[in-house]
Amino acid sequence: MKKGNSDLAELHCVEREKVISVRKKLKTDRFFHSLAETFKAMSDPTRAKIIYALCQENELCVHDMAAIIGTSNSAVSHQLRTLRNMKLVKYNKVGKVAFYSLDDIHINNLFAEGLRHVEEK
Amino acid sequence: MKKGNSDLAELHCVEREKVISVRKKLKTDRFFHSLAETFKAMSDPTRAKIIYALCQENELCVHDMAAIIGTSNSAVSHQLRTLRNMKLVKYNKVGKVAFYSLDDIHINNLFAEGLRHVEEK
DNA sequence: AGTAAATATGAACAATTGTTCAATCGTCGT
DNA sequence: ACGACGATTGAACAATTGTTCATATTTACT
Repeated sequence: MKKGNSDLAELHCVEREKVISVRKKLKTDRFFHSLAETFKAMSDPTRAKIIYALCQENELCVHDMAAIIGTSNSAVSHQLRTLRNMKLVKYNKVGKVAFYSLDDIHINNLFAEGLRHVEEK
Repeated sequence: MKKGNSDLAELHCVEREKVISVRKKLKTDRFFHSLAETFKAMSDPTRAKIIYALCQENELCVHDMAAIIGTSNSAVSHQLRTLRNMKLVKYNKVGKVAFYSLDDIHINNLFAEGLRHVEEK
């Protein structure tokens, strides 16, 4: 008995073919977890502002981001750590200043798509 | 004194021009809140699975979604309510069965962009 | 060495979240 | 009218979250 359709025999549903068809195309739990994490990275106003700012100027330091979005240094730093862990931003430190930028172009695309969605509502 | 640059005189930052430039392009708090909400809608594994399923078959009932993603009816229904409130899905009821579908094409695009991002990692 | 600035971090807190469980509602078939 | 089924809902719970505050850490300047 193969995993994934182990309970196919006793499958109880309304539209059988649909269920079986979608089930076949279903990704792993790990995949959906990653996917959700990616969206979650952008799901906080402060982080959204940070990403937006980095879309305008592709390098900004912590202090300036705080000045731009109007929150404390600490709050921004904490959120940047989150974004760093989720691989959405990278940084390089020059002296005592840490310059952050978006990690890759996919982030821009994804974020831009979100922007478009909200703008066209 | 206009709002938004009220404290421009005493603006303390590292790269002044950048800060002023990004500040000008900054959207409202309301906007960033909406933007974050949109991403948040997709930031849970169960909701991501629901949306994914609705991308494959554009109409599915609650019971079948539960069967597909392997959770309780109740959990799915709760999440569908969230998605409904956020205007990501719509539904029409036929008899006792509620068929859900994605609210508009933007959702597909946004979600697809997220998928691409995770797949190409 | 000593101070200030830029960032990072840990603890603590309230607030929000997602699931489960139980109860309920509405519609269909008998 | 009844029971079965699909769906919804509210309460409750643990878990996670984002900020603040205080405290490091690191580098630069004198």
